[in-house]
Amino acid sequence: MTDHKEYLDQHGIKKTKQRILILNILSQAENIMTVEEIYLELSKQGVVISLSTIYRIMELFLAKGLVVKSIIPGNNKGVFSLKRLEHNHHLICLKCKKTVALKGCPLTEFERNVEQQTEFNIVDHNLELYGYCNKCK
Amino acid sequence: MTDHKEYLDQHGIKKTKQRILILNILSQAENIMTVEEIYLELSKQGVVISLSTIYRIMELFLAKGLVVKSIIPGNNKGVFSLKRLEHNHHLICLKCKKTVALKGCPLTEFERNVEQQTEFNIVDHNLELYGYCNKCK
DNA sequence: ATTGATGCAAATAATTTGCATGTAC
DNA sequence: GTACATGCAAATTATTTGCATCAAT
Repeated sequence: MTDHKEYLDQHGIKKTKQRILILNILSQAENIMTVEEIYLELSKQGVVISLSTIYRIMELFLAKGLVVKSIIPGNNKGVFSLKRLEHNHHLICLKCKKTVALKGCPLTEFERNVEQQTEFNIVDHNLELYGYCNKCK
Repeated sequence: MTDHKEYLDQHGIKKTKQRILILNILSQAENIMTVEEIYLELSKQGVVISLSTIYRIMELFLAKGLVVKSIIPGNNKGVFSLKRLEHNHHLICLKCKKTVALKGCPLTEFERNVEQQTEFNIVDHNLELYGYCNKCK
């Protein structure tokens, strides 16, 4: 809670009730969420934040690098997840859409190599794995 | 050309003029394309295929696994690229949106590990790298 | 007090769908 | 000839925006 406030401070983001609430949800959620899911989760907690505000906040978090955005296949919604210190990726079941957070990221070394080969300055990446969970396969 | 027809056959996809044209474009393009870019590229070649048809064909190619879909950050359009035999990923400049195709994929071993740990059957993945190209950084 | 954040309703942009017609097999 | 593919226009859905009000510093 308090740490979330500091977290926003560190990133030069003004602390508002809505931003802290969304940050709480994302940090508890450990899994990727659509804007709508965030909205519904807030509703469960008895809080209403307008969809446009959630969109704007996610956009802000994205620009500030707090969050990763991707899309779920078979669906055209953006999904968001908090960047962790020990950053991680997700495995998504193509049938039931269940997602599992994975430990660690296998790309550090690969990025180094690519930087050297391309002269790009690589600042981020997006990785998801797709498959079928033990129930659906 | 002819090989594209066979390629469609192999995947149980009916060969139509439109599908072959789109496959040609994707195979020459070596880079990720939006539906609109595909449409415009076709226009350049003097061919008009309706947007809904392109969407439908991309959806089909996606379902059949011929193609990978992702989104470009700061943009909400789907982008598509052909899956190559030697499959690869893209590096995207966050400023000028230039994309570079990378050789190879670093994930094969990682996927094996994840399969064992999670009991998922992993069939695919999505990976893009983001950064700034030498002009924009 | 000032600047930026939020909520609402309206606008936009991407994507999807219904249906009549055309084309591959 | 039949079943599926396409094109068009209309519909839908996610996301964005204008503007008046509200809240954080």
